[in-house]
Amino acid sequence: MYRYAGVVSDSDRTGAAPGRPRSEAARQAVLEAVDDMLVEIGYAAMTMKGIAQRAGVGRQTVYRWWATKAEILLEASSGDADHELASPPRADPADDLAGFLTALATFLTVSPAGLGYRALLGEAQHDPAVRDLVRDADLLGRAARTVLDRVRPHAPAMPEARLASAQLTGPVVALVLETGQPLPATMLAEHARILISAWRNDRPADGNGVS
Amino acid sequence: MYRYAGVVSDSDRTGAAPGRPRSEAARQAVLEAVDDMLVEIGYAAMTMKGIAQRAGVGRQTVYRWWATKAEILLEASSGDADHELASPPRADPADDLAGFLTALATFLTVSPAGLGYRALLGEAQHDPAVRDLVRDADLLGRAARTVLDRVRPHAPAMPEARLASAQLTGPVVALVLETGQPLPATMLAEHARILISAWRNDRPADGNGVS
DNA sequence: TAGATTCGAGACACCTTGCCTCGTAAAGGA
DNA sequence: TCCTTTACGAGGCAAGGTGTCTCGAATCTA
Repeated sequence: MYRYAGVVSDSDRTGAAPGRPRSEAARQAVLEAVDDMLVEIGYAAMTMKGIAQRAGVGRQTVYRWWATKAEILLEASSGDADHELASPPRADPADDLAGFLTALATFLTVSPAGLGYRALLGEAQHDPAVRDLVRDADLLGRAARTVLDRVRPHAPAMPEARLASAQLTGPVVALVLETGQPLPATMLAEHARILISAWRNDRPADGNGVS
Repeated sequence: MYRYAGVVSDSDRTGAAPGRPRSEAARQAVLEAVDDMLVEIGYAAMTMKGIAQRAGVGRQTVYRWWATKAEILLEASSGDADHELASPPRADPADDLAGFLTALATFLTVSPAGLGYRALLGEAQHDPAVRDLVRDADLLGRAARTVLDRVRPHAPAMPEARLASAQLTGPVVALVLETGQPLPATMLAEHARILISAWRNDRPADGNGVS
């Protein structure tokens, strides 16, 4: 069962495959077909059969390189994700976070790669293998960490990366998954402002608060 | 472990249905079968055919009352959700939030109803109809709002309910969806503490922060 | 009791899946 | 250059799910 891993770099391919692919054209055609079909007909209506037809490729060729729809989708999405989730640095930390959140919200609601990621995350709830795939790829986490590293100097109370990343992206991701709708820019900005306000001030929780 | 909670109220059914259900037994059998099968074989392996067999019911009977697997799942899960997500009030606001977050994490990773909700949220990424179903049910949002209302008096800077709810539950939901693993209690507690710290202090964002 | 409607059961056509086999075309090695 | 190797497109195949339809029987309502 030799096939490309998708997430793996090009150089990794040289190793195990008994026969190298004769043409990258077939692989590319499949990846492009998946990208297009995801937007046009949606994940549910997308079948291995349909993908092969749309790509002008034999069914067996698809099965040769990918075991499931999810694997194709991950390979088709992961490349674009890094690029689309990169937000330019801003001087003000809250603006920096807000910029990233805007890119994230656009990614999740507009971009084909983002639609692919959502479909993948959906499939991960049904199939443990896909869940591992998504967790290991960690598309959102890696992108978030880039921004968080920029902001950290201005936010002494920022928690460990895993929690900080979840606090930053979680609300946006969850809201989009639950509603499917884009989020208002003001809400994103306020979320960023509140997070920064919490991460700046390192006063530990005191026990009171009861009236 | 049977329940009758449907999102659809009893009275709703009177409208369109040409005849009321003769026995609730058939409906109950289906709901219980779905609950069991979700844990035993998972959502993906669950078929309408299998549900009917497991429930000892004709296939048409299933299709008569629910159009899709998702509808059955929502009805089977939503009843338990309210109960399982209810956390007892605590004197300290941070503890109150942490208690809710613990219940939420347990719900999402252990409870059959929580597994159902995750499967539903997954399906929502593939099927717009399910997305609307999940959004309208708003299981997590309603539960969160109960806690947030208790905490609000101690948190003058808490944002509007929608954002506050997302900030509270989003990180937990997203993390569970992406990894499938339970979250450490310390992380939940720290998340609660950080949120409270931000919501307590209503200092508006100042423009500085640049070194 | 009489009519209406749901019930379990199963047949049906249609579709997708994953594997298999063709004959063909294009790589790489000698 | 020739020849071996391997992927390639195409399509057949069994298995299984879907959603609709039809039956006779059970059961509720009037």
